[in-house]
Amino acid sequence: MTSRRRQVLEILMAAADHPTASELFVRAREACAGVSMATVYNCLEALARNGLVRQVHIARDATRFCANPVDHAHFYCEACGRVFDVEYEKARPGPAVVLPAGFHATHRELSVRGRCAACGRKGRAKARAAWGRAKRKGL
Amino acid sequence: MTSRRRQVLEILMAAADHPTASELFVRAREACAGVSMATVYNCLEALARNGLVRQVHIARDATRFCANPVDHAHFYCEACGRVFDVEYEKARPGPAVVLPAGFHATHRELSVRGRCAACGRKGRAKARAAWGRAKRKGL
DNA sequence: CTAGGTGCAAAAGGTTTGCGGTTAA
DNA sequence: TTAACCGCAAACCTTTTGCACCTAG
Repeated sequence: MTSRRRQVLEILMAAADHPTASELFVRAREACAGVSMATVYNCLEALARNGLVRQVHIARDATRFCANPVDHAHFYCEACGRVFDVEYEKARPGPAVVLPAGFHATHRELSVRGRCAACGRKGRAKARAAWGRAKRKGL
Repeated sequence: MTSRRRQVLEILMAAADHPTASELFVRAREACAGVSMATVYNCLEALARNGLVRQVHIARDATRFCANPVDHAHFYCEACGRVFDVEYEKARPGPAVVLPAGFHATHRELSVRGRCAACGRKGRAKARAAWGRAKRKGL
C-alpha cells in the first residue's frame, strides 16, 4: 500500500457518484499534479485485488469504480448514464444461482437498468444534456 | 427485420459460447463475405432493442451477446475468460432490490465471477493459454 | 418515394504495455 | 537489496461516426 494508492482510494471514497478511471484521473491530478493515467489504472487494479474497491461493469463505455463496502447492487440510468447504489430487499438479501459442478464463485454483481427519478420520461438526449449542464455547473 | 439481421441472429443462436461483436463479425464473414463491422454492431443493437438478444456487460474487454431467451444469469471465468449461462435457484427465482422512489427498471443482469471447472486452480496465464490452444484447434 | 439499413474507412475513446527511473519492505 | 511501483508515451482494441449507396415498406 503506497501513498499513491491511498490517495486514489481516498478520492474514490469521497466520490458520491461512480467515477470511471478517467474521471478519477482528473480528480487525482487536481489533488496532486504529475499522476499518470497508467498509475490510476494500476492503483485501481491493486485496490480491487485487495477487495478495497469494486469494479462495476454496467455500461458499455467504461468500467466504474465503487468504494462502498456494504453488499449492494447498482442501477444504471439509460437516459443520463449515471450509476446509483441500490439495496437488496431484506427478505431476499441476495440473488442465488445454481453453479455447475466444479465451478467456484468469488464475486457477484447485480445490475439493474432503467430510468432514474430525475430523468423520468424525458427523452434520452434531453436527459443526458440536462445532466451534463448540471455537472458542468458543479453538480 | 432485414436479411442481415436474420443472419446475425442465426449465427448468435447457433453459438454455444457468448461471442463478442468481433467474434460474431468473423463468423458472419465466413457465412457471407462483405459484411462490415459497422453492420454487425448495427444489427446487434437493433436486435437488443427488440429484445431478441441480450448484451452482457461482464468483462472489461468487450460486450458479449446472448440469444438464450430464458431468464438466467452469467458466470465469468477469471482464468480463461469464458462466459457461461447459469440458472437461478428455483426457490429464489431472481434478485430483488429496493429501487428509490421514481426509479423505473427495465432490465436486470446478474453476473457471477470466479473459476470454471476446467480451470480449477490452475494459474490464470496457464488456464487462458490452454483454452486458447483448444479454441484454435476447433474447440 | 422515403426512412432506414449497409459498407467502407477513419476517428474516438478506454485500457494496456514497455521502459527508464524511484520507492517500499 | 530487490521486487514492486511510478510516470510517460505509444500501442492496442473495441466501438462509433460520416458519407455514399442500396433496400424494404
